Amino acid sequence: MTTVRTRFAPSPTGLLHVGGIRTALFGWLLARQQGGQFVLRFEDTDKAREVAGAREHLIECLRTLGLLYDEGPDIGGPFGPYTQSQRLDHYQQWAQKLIAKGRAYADPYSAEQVQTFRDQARADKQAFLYRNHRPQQPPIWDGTTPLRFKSDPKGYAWHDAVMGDLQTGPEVIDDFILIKSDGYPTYNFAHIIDDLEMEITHIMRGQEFLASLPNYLNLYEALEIRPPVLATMPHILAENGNKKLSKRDGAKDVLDYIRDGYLPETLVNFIASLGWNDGTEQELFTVEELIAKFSLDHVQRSGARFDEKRLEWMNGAKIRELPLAELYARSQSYWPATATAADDSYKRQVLGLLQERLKFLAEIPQLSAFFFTDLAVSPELISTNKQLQKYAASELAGWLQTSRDSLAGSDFSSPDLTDRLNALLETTGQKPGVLFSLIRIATTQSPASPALADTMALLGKDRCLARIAAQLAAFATDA
RNA sequence: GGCCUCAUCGUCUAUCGGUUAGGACGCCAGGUUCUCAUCCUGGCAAUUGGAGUUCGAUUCUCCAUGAGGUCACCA
Repeated sequence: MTTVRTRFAPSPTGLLHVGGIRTALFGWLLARQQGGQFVLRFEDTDKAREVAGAREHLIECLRTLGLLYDEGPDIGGPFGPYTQSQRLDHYQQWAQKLIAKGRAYADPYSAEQVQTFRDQARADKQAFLYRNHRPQQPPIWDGTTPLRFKSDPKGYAWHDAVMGDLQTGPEVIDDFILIKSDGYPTYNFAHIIDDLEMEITHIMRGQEFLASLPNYLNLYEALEIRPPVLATMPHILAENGNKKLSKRDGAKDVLDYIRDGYLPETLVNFIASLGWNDGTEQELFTVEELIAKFSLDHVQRSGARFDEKRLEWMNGAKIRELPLAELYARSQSYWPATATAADDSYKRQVLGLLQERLKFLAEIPQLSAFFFTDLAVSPELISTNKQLQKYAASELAGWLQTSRDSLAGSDFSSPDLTDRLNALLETTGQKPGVLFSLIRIATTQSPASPALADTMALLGKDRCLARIAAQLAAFATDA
């Protein structure tokens, strides 16, 4: 019994978005579940498309989500190097083996000539097959032209761990390029060599590779190696349209979500449940549960749409599950500038009141503003309030004055405030909707807040009375 | 155009021949002596279409339709 070894093999050509990370997540889950290894490998064979900083970004995404790899470019491992551009000698060796076997040959055509063939095929409404133009007597390969695989066209029937049993005819098999004229291997060649040498047991990848799979099977045969378990993942579709989720369509990358205050465990849970379920009605999973329950045969075969609303809901649910101390520790970088002077104990209590209404941590500044600074009196809060807009300023001022007089005698503990607020309903003869809205607006200058007594208790007596005074002054000028 | 894949509420999904087709998000309504939110209750909402197999099809087969992928010296 061999140990399970999975890999995530991105090319450093851009930022990693949620669609791309799912392949990594599933590979990681499987490796962890089976007690195997998860490998990171950079497929940097296209130097033209390489984006500076992409490697660091990919590593940061994996680390942030907790998808720690056991072997990789920056940490090494027994099968290194883990960067394809540093493995050119490996590909060269295997290429020579294929040449020796008569299964690889130099491409004698110029790019323009090949393009002509391609255009012709298109004009004939046919799929382009290079092998239809396979040269009779190709020149010796000197490394300055592409090296092509000499395919052996035949039909295949194979099993995909996600898609099930698949089959194709010989018409999809072609002489693809193994090594480009710049000396770098193509993905098609390099990944097969690397997965073999790194002893990868399960290959997970997006369905865009499904069409080339028969070609890989053909190459596996030529190399006389047994293919790993193949698992094809459906695409994650963008919110609008049916296109594959991509950066161009405004898809946020993983770190964007982290910056907005989505918890890593939310992202992991959400991405896992986009296209996978355990067969039950469970929606929320801890990472440990995912590791225990994940299985390739429960991966959905159809594409899933990314639903931000659902992600928000899930993040809110995860935030509420967190112990306050843990949530507070994670909230550090989200507090508004006005909170820097506040002490930890106070901020922690504020967070306690906010916890049940946060959807993501970046909402903290907006929801907590009035806890840290005195907001200016806003007449619109009253004029747009359904309960209050029908009363004259003098009436409101009267009730607020009565309230102030009572509150001035309070110790501002939450229970005492509750008692006094309830008593004030009697004294003023107003409904809670009216009186409490009035006091809330006076003390917070915000349209919404946590429960009134709790909010006032935390704000403290001095601050609340001062704010009520400011509101009364505004009423006076108004009248 | 060739080849391949897919198809259940608006969205994510359960069902592996027999269910009043279930759950979740969102939405709507109500409740939790105030707002926003949480929580609770209820409501709206789906098996793409047509044949066939079967006592019985969401489920199996075929066709159609729709969607996606692929046909690069990109991965």
